[in-house]
Amino acid sequence: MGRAPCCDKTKVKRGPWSPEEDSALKSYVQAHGSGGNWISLPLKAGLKRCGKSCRLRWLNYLRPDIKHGGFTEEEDTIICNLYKSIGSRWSVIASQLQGRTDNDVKNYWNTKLKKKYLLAGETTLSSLSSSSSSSSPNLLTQHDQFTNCNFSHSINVGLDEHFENHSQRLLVPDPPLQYHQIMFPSFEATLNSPNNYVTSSSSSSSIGLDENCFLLPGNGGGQDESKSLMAGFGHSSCYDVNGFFGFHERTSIDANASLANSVCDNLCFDDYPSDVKPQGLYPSITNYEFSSLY
DNA sequence: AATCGGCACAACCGCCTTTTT
DNA sequence: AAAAAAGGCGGTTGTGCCGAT
Repeated sequence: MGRAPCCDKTKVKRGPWSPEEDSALKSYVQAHGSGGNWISLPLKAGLKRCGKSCRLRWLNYLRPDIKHGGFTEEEDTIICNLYKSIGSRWSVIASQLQGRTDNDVKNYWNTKLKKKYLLAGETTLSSLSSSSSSSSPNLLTQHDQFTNCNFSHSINVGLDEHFENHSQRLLVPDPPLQYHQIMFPSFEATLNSPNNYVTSSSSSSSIGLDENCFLLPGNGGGQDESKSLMAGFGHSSCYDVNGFFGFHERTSIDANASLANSVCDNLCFDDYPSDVKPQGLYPSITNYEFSSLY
């Protein structure tokens, strides 16, 4: 027996939205918000629609600042490179594009970009990127056995559209490779801008997250350390959306404060005051510097 | 003018995850 | 801790438009 439907399909209207329905939904949400409950919203807004349908209509069409069509070359490149890296995680990809929805990106990919991607081939595609180093294969991905990882001896291979299932980690000989970028699967969170942070800390209140921060359990020394991506780095490691790396509290990183500081000077700290916090991308860090922390 | 096929995109479906009770 | 409810996501489908025949 399957899950019970969220609403009575026989009593709700389906199919294309009329201008009147759009207007009713838009004015209601703008006046009251979703109230954190889309299921009950249609009744309050006087709509004979399923709550999920309302949510989708708002998010994909009625929400302010949404762009439709007219994808730029730059957006094409971002989509292609992210697809290459993380596969069909449309919401993640869309979060990297201002004003784009996952549905839009998905449709655009399926109808246009896929062909372009297939025609161009991987070699051409990576050369399309304005920052081709960021799509280099030297990326680290999550792995069940990550807890005992020594960064200086690990490299990810097999990064493809199914990378989460197929990625492997191999041992490579010293000297450690220099990574241009270390990419973590911090894409689990909903991210709205390049300046957002994802933190693994166990409590958002305890580390003073602001509206640009998102909790990401299980990828750090915080919750569920057995599945931790960064176990051993203390309880407040955090990542930004582009995979660059920072820590929340430098004192928790390592007992060797001077070593930690030498590394952390190149990083962004979540507990920096907002007027000090760097904007945009943060400097690359090297594999060696990570391994030095152990 | 009518038909057909391809395309674009909105909307739905069902499953998984997260949150609430 | 468990169950239920709600949210979120990706795959798929339905429909209208448009150009070719």
